Amino acid sequence: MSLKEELKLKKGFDLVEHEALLNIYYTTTSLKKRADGLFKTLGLTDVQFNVLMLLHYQSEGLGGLSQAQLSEMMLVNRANITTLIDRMEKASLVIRENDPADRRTNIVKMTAKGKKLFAKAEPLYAGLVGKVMRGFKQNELKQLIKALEKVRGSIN
Amino acid sequence: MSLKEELKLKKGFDLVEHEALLNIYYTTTSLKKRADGLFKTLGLTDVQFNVLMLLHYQSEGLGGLSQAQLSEMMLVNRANITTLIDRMEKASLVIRENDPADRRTNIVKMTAKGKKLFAKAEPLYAGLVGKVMRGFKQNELKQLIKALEKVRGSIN
DNA sequence: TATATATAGTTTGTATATGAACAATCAATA
DNA sequence: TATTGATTGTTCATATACAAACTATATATA
Repeated sequence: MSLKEELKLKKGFDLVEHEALLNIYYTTTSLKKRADGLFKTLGLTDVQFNVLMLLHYQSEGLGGLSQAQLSEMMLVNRANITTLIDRMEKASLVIRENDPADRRTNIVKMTAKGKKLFAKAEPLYAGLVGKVMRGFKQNELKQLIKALEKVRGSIN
Repeated sequence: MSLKEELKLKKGFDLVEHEALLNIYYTTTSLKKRADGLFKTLGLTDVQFNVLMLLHYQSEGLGGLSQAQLSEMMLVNRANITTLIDRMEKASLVIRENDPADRRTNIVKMTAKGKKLFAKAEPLYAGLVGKVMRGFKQNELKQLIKALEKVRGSIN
């Protein structure tokens, strides 16, 4: 029995609204756990995969991304990026290079090992995305996206 | 620029499907941060609020929930509940009591302080739920729930 | 009853995440 | 140019989360 199934709210707020919120939360939790499980055989976490994906698809000009850019793209605190990149650098998946244009900035780049690992991990992720989204028609997906964006737009 | 806006995938998987997944993830992240911010003035985290909510609405018979029940309801690891309840017990929000029927089990109950805090926190959460869901009609909400359940159902 | 198996909670090690305080550097402006 | 303010990354303290290994019980079954 999940929280959603268990929670019989008696007052305070609308049950269906609350259920919708819980569903968003639980879907994310489940997706993250599944992704984490898939990458585990590669010694990679889902968060680290996200970093590699961003470096792979978003590197421009300098061939990498600054920690500030990663922080912004991943919606996480700068301090978190420091320790995340520390671990990935220790595992030789990425390196920090100096930005010649700004001495405050680190440019994070994939190593050959990181690239190789990403090439193995990406099909696993693609498989998950395909499997999960298979049941949706294109317009249903767009509707889902729109609904979630609407939720996000009214949070603050 | 968010990951969603930035990521221009060139191959490997369908962009709209990927975007839908990212939206689920980012919506949860944003909701959690907002809830956390709301509860901060009360010295409460969103996870701790969830515990109090479950204890308030789900306590039956013994007047509390076992750590195993909390673990199952919150979809988190048992080990996580140990440290979570440690902190909440230290803050005098809950107490652990022995289950007379099973000596392995702890029954977690709210203290008077925990109940008082929950009474203050619940309206904040209700306000967030209402605000976020205001823009949806009842059938739209049900559609959103259904779509997310469908996603969850096809993860494994 | 004796043994095997399952369950409840804890501990340990590791990963992720935040906010606050800080040093170095950059940018704006007076 | 000198000062002020903003940005980048790090460190620290704290919270959340998992898996694996462990102890103490409970339950099933031989």
